[in-house]
Amino acid sequence: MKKLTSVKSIDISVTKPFNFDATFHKPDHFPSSDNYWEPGVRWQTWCWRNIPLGLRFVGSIDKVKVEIYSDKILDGSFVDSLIDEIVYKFNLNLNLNEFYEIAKKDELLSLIIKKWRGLRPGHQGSLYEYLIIGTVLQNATVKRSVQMLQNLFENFGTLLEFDGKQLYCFWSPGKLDKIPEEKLREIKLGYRAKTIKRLDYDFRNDLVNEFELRNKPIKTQKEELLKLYGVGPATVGYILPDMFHQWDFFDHISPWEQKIYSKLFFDKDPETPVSVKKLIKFFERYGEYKQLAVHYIWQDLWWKRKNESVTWLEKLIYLSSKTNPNT
DNA sequence: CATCAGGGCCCTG
DNA sequence: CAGGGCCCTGAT
Repeated sequence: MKKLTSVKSIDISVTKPFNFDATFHKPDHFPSSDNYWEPGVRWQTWCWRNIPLGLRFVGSIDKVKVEIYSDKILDGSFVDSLIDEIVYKFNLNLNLNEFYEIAKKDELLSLIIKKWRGLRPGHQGSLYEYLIIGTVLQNATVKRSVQMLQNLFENFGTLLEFDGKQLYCFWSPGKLDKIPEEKLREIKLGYRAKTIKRLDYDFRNDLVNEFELRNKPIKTQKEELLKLYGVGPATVGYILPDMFHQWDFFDHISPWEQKIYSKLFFDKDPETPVSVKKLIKFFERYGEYKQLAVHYIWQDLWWKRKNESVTWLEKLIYLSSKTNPNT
């Protein structure tokens, strides 16, 4: 375990309106031991330029204070680049007004926006990290995904202690180079072991560059991602908005999401869901901001589940029967 | 006990 | 372009 004792505090201003909690906590994400959230605060490990850091974000109405914990003093340009990255990753410069203007005309969306004004999409991970997460999501239930990521952290991550929290930090690409595929199978990654080894190799050898891809057209981004072994349309469907902030696109709905949208928009039971094609067409009404619309609607549902519980949803998420004996 | 379906993707025919 | 196989886990 590594104790991080050096601290630097920075204020980041954020475009208004801003909702800290809805931006820095996504209730649809499975719990993972690299972060911890409570209202107003998020603790997050962050591997930046191969240096493991502990971050503590504290929110207010128009800014985020970030405390950067490290094991040695960080130089100014390093900190500046990190702050830029935080702003990018959490969309802290996003102008939401145009989207809100369009959404006004939509009954459902305008109600949701009233509730979640200032919510931004966003994900803290690097593309490499996101792909690892995407891989452990494949063909697995939530519980199994959680287990796989935890096993990876315990074997290859760095446990950090900062601000009284102990959280795992991701490793850098190349870490798995000397690890035999068999070892990854032992920690229950199954056939995904091969995928993860190959992703690690590709990123280590700079065959993918997250920062260059950021500025490429969506078509290129899609093509480059699909070239990677183990990456298909479902993973790309999450990466384009979460990593590259592409809002004008929505072309994939996985089976469990299909069931949820069918219930939400057409009040159809999971046994007889609305076709994916029809659902995608439904979201066309939100134009160039359809991905923001999807995000708002989706997050609203998951916050509801967190705060009030949504009975029909539980069955679809596969949590109720085993882990919660009351339902 | 055995069988089966997952929050996909690759590979083959 | 359809469909089998892949890892593991828990439901049936």
